[in-house]
Amino acid sequence: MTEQDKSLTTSAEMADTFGALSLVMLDDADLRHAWRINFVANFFTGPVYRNLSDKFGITRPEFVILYCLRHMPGLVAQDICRVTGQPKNSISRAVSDLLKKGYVQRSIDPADKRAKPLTLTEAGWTMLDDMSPIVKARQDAMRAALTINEMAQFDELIRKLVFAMPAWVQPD
Amino acid sequence: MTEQDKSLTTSAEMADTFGALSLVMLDDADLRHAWRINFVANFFTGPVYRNLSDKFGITRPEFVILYCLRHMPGLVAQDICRVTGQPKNSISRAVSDLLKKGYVQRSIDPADKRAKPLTLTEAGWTMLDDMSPIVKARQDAMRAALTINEMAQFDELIRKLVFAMPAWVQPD
DNA sequence: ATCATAAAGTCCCAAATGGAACCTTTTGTA
DNA sequence: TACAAAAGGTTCCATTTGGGACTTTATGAT
Repeated sequence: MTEQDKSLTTSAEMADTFGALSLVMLDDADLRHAWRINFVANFFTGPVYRNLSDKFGITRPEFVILYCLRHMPGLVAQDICRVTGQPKNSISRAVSDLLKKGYVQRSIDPADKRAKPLTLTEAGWTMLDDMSPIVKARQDAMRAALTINEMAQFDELIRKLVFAMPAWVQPD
Repeated sequence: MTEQDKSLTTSAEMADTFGALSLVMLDDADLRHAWRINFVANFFTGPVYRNLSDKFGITRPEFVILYCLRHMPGLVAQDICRVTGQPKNSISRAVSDLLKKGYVQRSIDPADKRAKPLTLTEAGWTMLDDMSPIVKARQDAMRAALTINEMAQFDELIRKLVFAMPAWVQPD
């Protein structure tokens, strides 16, 4: 524990948890940035969704839909496809599962009869309120490695990456 | 373009590409950190793997295996499971596909006859050399949003998140 | 006004995925 | 030296996933 934050583990602990390979990969000369981001994202989302599935019987796409609807009631399926990058048949299926389970409601937009705006039901809101703390706890556990200042820095930098996405996501 | 880097897009462009919803989600009070990391990771890996699949007929787990073997020849399947978090049957299947396609070779560890060390074949190295620039180009496109200094900062911060993983990944 | 084109959603079906049981070899313990 | 437990891999099979065709409604150009 020299200048490192006390929540940081040693290389030995990394090797112990993820194998010696992890240390080599994470220091890869060419692709370490991409690898690190994906490494963190993988081991964050995997356990979270497994957890939500066990406790609430909700799949990953289902959770994402509920979470989207919390932010913007009245969304249509296509809006969710765009923000998640998921194909529309997956979203369609997850929506109808959520309808069956009674967590969302669907209507028809009178102005465009193709579109079917979605909203959370009472049960949907309630379950989401139960799920959010679980996800947040895990996010906070992840962020515990950073100080308040570092967190703010990280936040700003990843925001920049995000806002540059229209420039780098499109082209195949 | 006030104080922002010129490679950053506007909110309008974000909304145009990912929908108005994206702006709301990315500013979520509770879960924005987790959401942003996953948002970036999703839209990075999705297109990359689709690309590799189109151009080389290689799936995501197959690429990951090749990439691991480049860093540490002689790995066994289990090593790859640990560093990727993938179940062992998925890796097993991908390995045997790679064997069929002639991109990896397999032997048997004389010291432990259960273990089957893997190495890249000549064809495996060659293909990996062709694939790497594609992934790197996309990584660099992503990083173009950051200055050299910001990149170094980001690198350091995400390294901290990674090295704290043994503390936050395990439970559940 | 008509008709080609596109967009929102759904459905079908083939391919990918992952849990669990299984085989073989190793390890640790009595 | 047995022998239960564990570890590396594979196989089986049920579930999930996503491309592509299809239906319905909207848009835009003649």
